[in-house]
Amino acid sequence: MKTIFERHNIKETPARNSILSVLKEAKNPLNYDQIREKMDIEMDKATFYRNIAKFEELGMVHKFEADDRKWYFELSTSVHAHFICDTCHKIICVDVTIGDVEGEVKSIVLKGTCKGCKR
Amino acid sequence: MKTIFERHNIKETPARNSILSVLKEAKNPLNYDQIREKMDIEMDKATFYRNIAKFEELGMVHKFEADDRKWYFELSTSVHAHFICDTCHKIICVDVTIGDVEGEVKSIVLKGTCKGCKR
DNA sequence: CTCCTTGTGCAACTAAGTCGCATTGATAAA
DNA sequence: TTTATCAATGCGACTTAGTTGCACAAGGAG
Repeated sequence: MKTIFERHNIKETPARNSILSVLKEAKNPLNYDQIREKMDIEMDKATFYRNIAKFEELGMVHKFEADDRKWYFELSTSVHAHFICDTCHKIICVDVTIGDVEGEVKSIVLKGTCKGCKR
Repeated sequence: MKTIFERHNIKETPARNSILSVLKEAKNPLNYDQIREKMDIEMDKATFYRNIAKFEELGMVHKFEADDRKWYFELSTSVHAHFICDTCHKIICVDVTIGDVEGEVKSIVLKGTCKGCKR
């Protein structure tokens, strides 16, 4: 059984292990600060961003911008939507079905007021 | 017949007229640079952003982030989706129907590869 | 061991957007 | 008409997430 690193032909390093293990445990997409807080080791932000860029390039990680000028990262899975609440700013993964669209959809971001804040 | 400015209780100024008239003619959401190019007058970016913030606050304009760390603006209309192409970076307004979502959706952003780039 | 590639840390940089402040301009009161 | 008031504008400094250049470290190949 090849490791995820072997499968993608990149070296296994503590930094990469740490980033990936945080993403593996995450229920929702996380930004740099959130990931850093959860990581067991410290690393320079350049190291973080370079590794996440590599992961993305290899298709291991998917990123998108919320409405706070920050990138949010998650492990690549099947295409699903993210609901970003205007009020509490939480990001929630949701399943939606989308009607006909011209092109191949890879990411879906919905914004609005979540159930909890709406009430 | 009240002007749009009277209706929202704000002063009509050349800057505001210029911004709004660009947005009125736009087929798709535009960012600051795109709007500036199309405006008939010049104004400081602070003026632009403050006015657009006011428009947004009054519900006249809707803004969202694409994946390029820029805000895109359009006149508020019914909720519809924006498709952002990974390849050509064009932003296209599309009608979609989305299934059940927990909360009130105000904005929908789809990313992927558009029909033109996909082929 | 030496070469060479790849990963990391540090510090400087980038750029969209924001903010403080002085000035302008229009409206309202005197 | 003059004066007071308040919003709109311009300018320049600032903020901040993310990026880049460069020197150094690590680690495998020959």
